[in-house]
Amino acid sequence: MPELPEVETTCRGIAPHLEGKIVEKAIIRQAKLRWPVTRGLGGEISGALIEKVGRRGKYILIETKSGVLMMHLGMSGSLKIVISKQAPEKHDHFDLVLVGGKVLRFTDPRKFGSIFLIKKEVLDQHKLLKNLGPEPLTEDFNTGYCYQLSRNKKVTIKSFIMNGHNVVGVGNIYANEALFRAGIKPDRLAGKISKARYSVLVEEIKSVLKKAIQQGGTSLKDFTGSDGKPGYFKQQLLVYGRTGLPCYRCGKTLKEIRMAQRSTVYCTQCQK
DNA sequence: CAACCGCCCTGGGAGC
DNA sequence: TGCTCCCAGGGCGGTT
Repeated sequence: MPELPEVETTCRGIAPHLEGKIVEKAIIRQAKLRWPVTRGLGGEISGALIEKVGRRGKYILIETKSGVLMMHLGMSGSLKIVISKQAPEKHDHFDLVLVGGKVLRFTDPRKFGSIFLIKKEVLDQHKLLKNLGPEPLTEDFNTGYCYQLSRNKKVTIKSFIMNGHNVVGVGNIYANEALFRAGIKPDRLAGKISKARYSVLVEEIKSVLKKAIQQGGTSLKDFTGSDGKPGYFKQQLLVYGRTGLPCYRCGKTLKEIRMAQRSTVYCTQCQK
């Protein structure tokens, strides 16, 4: 499940293969993703020069003069660079074929991902982007911002940090991890958490995301071909997936609860 | 408007 | 061994 570190790793991995290259065509094999992939997208982007690969939250942005190809990996999506003669497999739903023989291939078994082509001038106004909160690794995401925004909010702190309108890129795994590291119980109300505690939480969110990106970076050199998986899974997780196991900090058995249909693991002793 | 819930989907693991 | 069931979850969009 791609979270921000995996999306960032993906961007860094594919960028050198894309930037400065010309798009030959796009191939849509499965248009039925999270939203229908626009038929004709292939024609619109043919011949375009790829100027930059970036991201906004978990949306990957491949910028060309003809428009911005915006991709979201959903739950199970991934991107890799292959050579054009390599036959697509079952869940390879989309190819961006480049002049010169390389292909950016989009794979997504669960089809929760999405692909759009958007005119550059209206990108910021796109409904999926315009209401997104700040990037967690920028200074815009800070203690004062969180504290002010959370006042009078009647949601749990876990929901608060997972809501992309408040801050982008914090998914279930890293929400669990950051709250553990900050010593905050996941079901505490966001509106009642002190400024001092937000200060700790903000730093832990930044810290855990940075570490994960660094680990993801270990496989960047081999991003083409089948070794395209970032090192994300090797990330040492302190609570996520460790229900029933002893807390690394105090030894107490970690507890799991459900919050908004998401598994939430925490230590009843270390998190208050 | 804020908060919540349903839904999109399929691989994989548990249970029988 | 093979079938069925259930779960994982990002995040939009509709409902309350």
